[in-house]
Amino acid sequence: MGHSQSEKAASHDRVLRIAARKIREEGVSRPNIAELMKEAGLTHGGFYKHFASRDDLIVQAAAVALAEGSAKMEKAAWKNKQEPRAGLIDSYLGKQHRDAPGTGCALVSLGGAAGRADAKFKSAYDHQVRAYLELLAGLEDHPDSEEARSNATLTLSAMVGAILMARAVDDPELSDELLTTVAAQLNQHRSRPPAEQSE
Amino acid sequence: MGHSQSEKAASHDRVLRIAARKIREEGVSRPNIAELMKEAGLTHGGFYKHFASRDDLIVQAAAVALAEGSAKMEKAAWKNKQEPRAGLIDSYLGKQHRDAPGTGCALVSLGGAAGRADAKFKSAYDHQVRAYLELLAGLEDHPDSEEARSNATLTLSAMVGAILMARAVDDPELSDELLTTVAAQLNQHRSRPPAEQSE
DNA sequence: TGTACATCAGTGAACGCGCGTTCACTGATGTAC
DNA sequence: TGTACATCAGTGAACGCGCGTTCACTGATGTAC
Repeated sequence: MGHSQSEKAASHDRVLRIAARKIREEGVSRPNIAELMKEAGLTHGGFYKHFASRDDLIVQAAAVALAEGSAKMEKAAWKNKQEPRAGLIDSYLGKQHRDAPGTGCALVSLGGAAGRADAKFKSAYDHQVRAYLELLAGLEDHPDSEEARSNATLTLSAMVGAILMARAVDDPELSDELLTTVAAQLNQHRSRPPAEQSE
Repeated sequence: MGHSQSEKAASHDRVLRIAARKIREEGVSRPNIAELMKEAGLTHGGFYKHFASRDDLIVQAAAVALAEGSAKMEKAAWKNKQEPRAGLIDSYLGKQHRDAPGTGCALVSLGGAAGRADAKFKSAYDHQVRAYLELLAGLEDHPDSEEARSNATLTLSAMVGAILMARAVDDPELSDELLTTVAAQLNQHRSRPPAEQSE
């Protein structure tokens, strides 16, 4: 079996990415080592050449999953060049995102786990929340205002909550309603034309 | 050892309530049978006199946890008799709620699990979402309008997302900011004075 | 009201499986000379 | 450029523990007479 240094790095990376997807799909406790290694084309014994323990992998995978988020969404936003804020909202609250948690925003899929996790995990989550807030504030009409930050906070909270519930609900119609209603509301709720403070 | 019929019912109820709290605190996979039974003052062997399997208990406990939610929040809302909507929002987005997931809204703590669960679990989640939406719509200025439903959807999504992230984030200041900002935004964002349609 | 008996909630030991972790081994890599 | 050797990624069997589940047993409940 080949085991050059570059192959090792590739294996490591493969396992990490697979784990980052699976913990979003199945939660942090479900995926087991044998299964992850198998999916990476390896056997379970070699796992400890790459990670200190299962928990070590999970924490790293969570960090990877979280890091994917805002960068990916920023890209999606700019597909709508006139209205990147609307682009982001529609993309985030799209059915594709709802139906693909494994490659979606980890703020939703890992939120519960992060709430119960240790500081390292929470710190990664924290950074990602800030990244989203900055991204969203930057897309408001007056990016550096306090109102932009405040609107960004509402927008992010509503998007995260909507996807969480849209995935958890039994009735597909209610699920769709959550997504489209929140998207419509957020698209309306722009930074209001500055009332007292002028440009 | 006593084991009258009423005592059995009491034991059953105790185990169920303890489980309903623990799955919200620790997730659906963590709490084990021995621990739950011990906390109920029993030994693990008797578990199967009450539930068919661990999974059976978890599903029932999830239903109990979910059912608690909107009823509890409705009570909290009416502590502010003038402004029940504000009462509910402030109570939901309060630090007490954030810091007590075990007795808090299960839409947040069980959202991830419900997304991966079977129809029975999702159905219980579904009902609870509807209960919250109706409760919130009823507190809007024009309860039966489409706008009330739409606002309720945004409100619920934002509250759920805000608590989820407030629990997951590392920095207490960011956590507080999420709660207070979203509360302030939602309190502003009332059903707008009906623009075209008059009373 | 008392006695005999069936029921069954609760006990605690034991079972067995899943799975994280360890370990002796293999053979290609890549370095030393 | 070739040869000897150390390294180490990857293998797969084995270990051991946690935990869900089973089971024989106990003794209070509560019903039959």
